Amino acid sequence: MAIRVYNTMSRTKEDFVPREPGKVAMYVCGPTVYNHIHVGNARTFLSFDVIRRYLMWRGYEVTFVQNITDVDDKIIKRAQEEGRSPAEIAETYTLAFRSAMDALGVLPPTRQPLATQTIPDMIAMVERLIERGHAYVVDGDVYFSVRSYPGYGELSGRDIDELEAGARVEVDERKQDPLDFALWKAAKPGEPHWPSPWGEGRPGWHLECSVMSERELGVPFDIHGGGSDLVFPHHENERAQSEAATGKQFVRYWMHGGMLQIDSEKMSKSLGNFLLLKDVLAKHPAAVIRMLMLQTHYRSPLDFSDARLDEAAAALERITNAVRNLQWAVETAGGGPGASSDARSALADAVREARQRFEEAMDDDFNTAGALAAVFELGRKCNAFLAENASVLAADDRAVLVDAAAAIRELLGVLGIELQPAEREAEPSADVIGMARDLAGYSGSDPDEALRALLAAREAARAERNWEAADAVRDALGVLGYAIEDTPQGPRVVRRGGDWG
RNA sequence: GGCGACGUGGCCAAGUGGCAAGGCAGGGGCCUGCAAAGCCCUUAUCCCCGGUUCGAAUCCGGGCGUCGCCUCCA
Repeated sequence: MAIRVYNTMSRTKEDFVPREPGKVAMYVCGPTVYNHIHVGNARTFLSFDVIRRYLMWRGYEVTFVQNITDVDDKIIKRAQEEGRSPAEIAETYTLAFRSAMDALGVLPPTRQPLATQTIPDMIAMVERLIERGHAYVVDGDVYFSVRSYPGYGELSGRDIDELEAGARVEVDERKQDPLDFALWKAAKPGEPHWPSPWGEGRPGWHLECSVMSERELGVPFDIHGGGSDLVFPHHENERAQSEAATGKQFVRYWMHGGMLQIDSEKMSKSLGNFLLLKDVLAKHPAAVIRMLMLQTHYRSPLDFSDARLDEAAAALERITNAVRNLQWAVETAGGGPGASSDARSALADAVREARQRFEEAMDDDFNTAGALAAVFELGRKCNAFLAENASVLAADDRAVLVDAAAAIRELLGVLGIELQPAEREAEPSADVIGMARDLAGYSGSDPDEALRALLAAREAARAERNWEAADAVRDALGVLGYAIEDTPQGPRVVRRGGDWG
């Protein structure tokens, strides 16, 4: 079965056929580095990270290019406000962007070109456009002539004449048409500038993506992504420039993500209702943020709130508990008569079904919500199997349990949701030594031993039905962030509210 | 004003013609010394009104509502 992709251009889902079998060339518009990115920006980057990961998982070799816009009006403005150079501002927020992406678990791009390092190619494209009659020079500025490109408006579904009728753009008498946009801007005093055939200046915003994507990937490349607010005018303009300059198709599949909202309104800098990604990451694990965002389809609007974050955390805990329960069963299996062969094969079937449902959902325009449902369903079936069979497991029941846990981890991994390895769950801290002295008469200095001593003391108390003493141990460990769970195979210790993800 | 998207249980959310996934929250039961984890059960006239069809959440028309783009914006 083919992967289906919703193409903004055709407004339908299409079979995904890359230009070269087995390889995918994709480009996602990166940030303008004048500030920290907010959670809305992050959602788009997260969506395309998952699309990329899924394509890789399906066996494609993916070349993923994302630009950094490091020259722009807003950077210049910010620099003037802070009394720093535009280059310093750009560098500061480029580094901040990379580290925030890394913290969110977004894979680094295959290549990440900077606008300022692509200036000669941009000048070359402007020259090409002038030669072909698609651009004109006015006082050191160069404008693209939208009327010269017949396909203008096709991507965003707009009609030039209607656009002009409703246009709120300030009329610039120097433009031949109000919709014409700047390819190259003459530098004002104090602004960054580069030499060009039209005088000192800097590139327009739309130009850089056209140039960097073509240089890194060639045209047409397979997927061009961004937020839905980039469809017009940014991507419309990119397409017009590139196709006018090359005479070739620019992009095979245009993909756009839905907006993140707060109280049903788009999160944006201008409304002031934004949360910085770094601030949210300081309070919530990346896995929780990813879980929240991936429970909604990438093209739908998504309301962001603390309540939603808490729900996502609970959902993630449910699935991590399922994996933990499986691992505990694997560790303690043995000695019993074993699960029935029916039960065992039913679980094996559940694993197979989950993989299949996951893939079907993701093949259908990257339906992460459906894919997650398949994982949750598998988690529930695993727990049900354990509820039924945990006390009778034999050593040869382990394989299917290991398979199930591996499947859950693998599938979540495709979504970039990493579960912490179980071994690291309950590394005891030095605090337990003192506690073991007080409550279990422990006299050594090894945290692991101390923890075992505490558990033994509690078990002894329980055997004597001395609930007060037993609960004292449990409560004391609870204060340190450990929870004791009694199972048919004995007590186990898990970390609560730890640093999952 | 123009263009577009969306409206599914208390909340969130999949699902584009054939008995309505999943998560969160609530209720009941089971397991447990008590817990925790978990299992089972439990809640839907799919915004409204028409139409097409043997059959519609799904297709068509109208209405109401929400959001986005049309200006920098992920």
